[in-house]
Amino acid sequence: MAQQQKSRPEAKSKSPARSNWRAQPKWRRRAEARPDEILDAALTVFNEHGFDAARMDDIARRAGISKGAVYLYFDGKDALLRGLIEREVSPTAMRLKALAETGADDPLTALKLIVQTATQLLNDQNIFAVPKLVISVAARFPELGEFYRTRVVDEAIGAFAQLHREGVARGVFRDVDSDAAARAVLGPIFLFTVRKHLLGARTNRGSAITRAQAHLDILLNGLSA
Amino acid sequence: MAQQQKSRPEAKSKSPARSNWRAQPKWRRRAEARPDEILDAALTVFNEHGFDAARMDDIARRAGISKGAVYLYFDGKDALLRGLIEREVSPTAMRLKALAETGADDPLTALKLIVQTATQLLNDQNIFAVPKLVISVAARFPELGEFYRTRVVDEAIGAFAQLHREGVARGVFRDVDSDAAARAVLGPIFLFTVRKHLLGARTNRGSAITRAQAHLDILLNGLSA
DNA sequence: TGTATATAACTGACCGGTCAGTTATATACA
DNA sequence: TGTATATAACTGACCGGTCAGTTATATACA
Repeated sequence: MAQQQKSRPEAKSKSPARSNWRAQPKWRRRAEARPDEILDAALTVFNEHGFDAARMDDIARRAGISKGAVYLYFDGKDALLRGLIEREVSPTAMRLKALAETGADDPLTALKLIVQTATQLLNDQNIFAVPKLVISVAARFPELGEFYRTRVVDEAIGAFAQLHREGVARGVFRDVDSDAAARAVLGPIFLFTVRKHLLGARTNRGSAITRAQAHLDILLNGLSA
Repeated sequence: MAQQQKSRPEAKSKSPARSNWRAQPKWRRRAEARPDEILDAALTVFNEHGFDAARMDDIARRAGISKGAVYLYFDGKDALLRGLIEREVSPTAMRLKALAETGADDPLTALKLIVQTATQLLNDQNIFAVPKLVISVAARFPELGEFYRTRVVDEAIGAFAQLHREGVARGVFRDVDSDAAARAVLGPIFLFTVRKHLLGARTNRGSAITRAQAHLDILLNGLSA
């Protein structure tokens, strides 16, 4: 409402020279780049206002095009949400795959490395942006929640469970339930992240590295004296 | 739209006897009971459709009154959300307080009991209903997320941290960072709950008791062989 | 006890604003 | 000149919130 913005294509010319009128085109055809730009814009606006309150107009404007143009690339608002989640899934899957491969040789070192990395990564607001969105809409779009779970969450849990089993085979881990072990690894990190990025907790004293260290200590050696 | 419902006060009389016309009143004055009923209805509809998509009309109808009547008790849609969260907070705080008191004498037993209970409680969809709602709206209503965090999440973490410190003093727990210990207790349970109730995972094999047992084993004794 | 009066509780129709999606038209580019 | 790409004006449905009027119940009084 306040920021009318009113499409002024020539903001740079101080003098109102109408000489070089239409020096550059009003718009360009950029069919290849558009979809990604639109998804970027959608993610930003979704995270800012939530899915429902986000306006297609705002998303379009942020992507530098008109609302109508968005509909040339996506069927509608829902499709934006779906596209966003789908775009996120494969890179994450790749990352998990890479982690799993790393762990084959030395499960203990791999676990340490992964906890360190995950703790640091999830501290980053941008990386948690899509998961955050998924969490907030999952109740209303069950199939999207399920999609994300099977492709990301369960993959991650599965990868850790696999890592645990490998560690058991090599005698470095105790033989407990592998899924429970995976939850013990990921749960505390997830809880911290939700508390911070969703519930607005300021990061208390201590860096991510310190947190990871404490987590690993408890995870490996337990709480019992 | 489909369920017009059209206020028919006499649904029971088979014969269209107009003799006992207006046997019972069209509505009753129930100023004391209303607010809670409205909040119950709101929780149901919010969880079904999400906050934005929930219609005041639907909430009112589910509470058995007209939309106008809702506004006699609440300022608006936002107030329903706030009322819901506020109503949830104090019972939860009470429960946490009770747990903390229980733990003073025997921290180890208390921990076991609490993990068992929490695992079973959070398995219940109804108990997780408000937290689920909070999570899904927290991004858009930061002050509500913060309210819930300080009153519930941080209280829970604090209670466990306290329990841990007590255990350290009595020599039953190792002296690690208490907040990390609290996250190690709650994180895995939280992760499981979110995965189940938000991301639609079917409860895999094994009961809550088994899960709690595995969690406790890892938590107390660690993963290292 | 019965009846008039006051008032709290509630209804239901209505309205203004919003916004997803559509369409007529213009522009860039091959 | 043809076609893909884009714009901007437009539509239509939806819904939160309002409010004039109605109904149930409490109270006053005979």
